[in-house]
Amino acid sequence: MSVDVASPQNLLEASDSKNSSPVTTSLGAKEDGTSLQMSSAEPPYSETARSPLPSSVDLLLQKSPDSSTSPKVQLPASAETDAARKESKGQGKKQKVRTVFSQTQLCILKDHFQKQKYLSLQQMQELSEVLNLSYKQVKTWFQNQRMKCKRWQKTTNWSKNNHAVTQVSAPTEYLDVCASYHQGCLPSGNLPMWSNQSWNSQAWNNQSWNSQAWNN
DNA sequence: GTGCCTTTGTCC
DNA sequence: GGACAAAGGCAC
Repeated sequence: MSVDVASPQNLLEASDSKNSSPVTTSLGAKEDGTSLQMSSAEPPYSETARSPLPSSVDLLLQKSPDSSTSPKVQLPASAETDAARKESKGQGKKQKVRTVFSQTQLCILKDHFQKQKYLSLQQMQELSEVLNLSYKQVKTWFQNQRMKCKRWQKTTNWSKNNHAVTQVSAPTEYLDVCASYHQGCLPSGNLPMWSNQSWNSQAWNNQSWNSQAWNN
């Protein structure tokens, strides 16, 4: 096992004591048969190798970095939502579940994203286990994050081009925001090092921002 | 399979 | 209305 996600104890010390697991406002959505109501201890879906939470991480995830953002839980009546889900599905309409990740989860996700924009299958699975998320959620998060950064870069580039600047080296403002998470919950800078991972990025080799910028 | 990209639906 | 996770579609 090579993944040691951000040394949980440090995270624990840096984290506070609230939101840990993702809060899914479930209106009935997922088809995988997994229950939608992600209670604070239950992973949303089990798509890939979902394993019981590592104890240390369990502790970690029961704490959360900032209490100011403690998510709200809206747990619908399961029967009702289930029916609604099936019904809507049958009609080709989907009831989406929007998970609200905890600050701890976001923190770790961003931490990894900072180091690697693309994770291998195994890394995602491990990360999903550690974060008590599904593999799909981790994958989706990384995808959305890449899109977000790409959009950010685009707009930044565009605006800078409008000011006769041709290249933007790093979306520092965006990274700034993200970096704040790290300062909040990953204090000692001992981040999980998957850095030797040979992630084959198609796009990020062309991206000019690197992890250093995240810490600025 | 996973990627990008767009769209959709939900939450604040 | 923006931000976000997730779904849908297409390409490799």
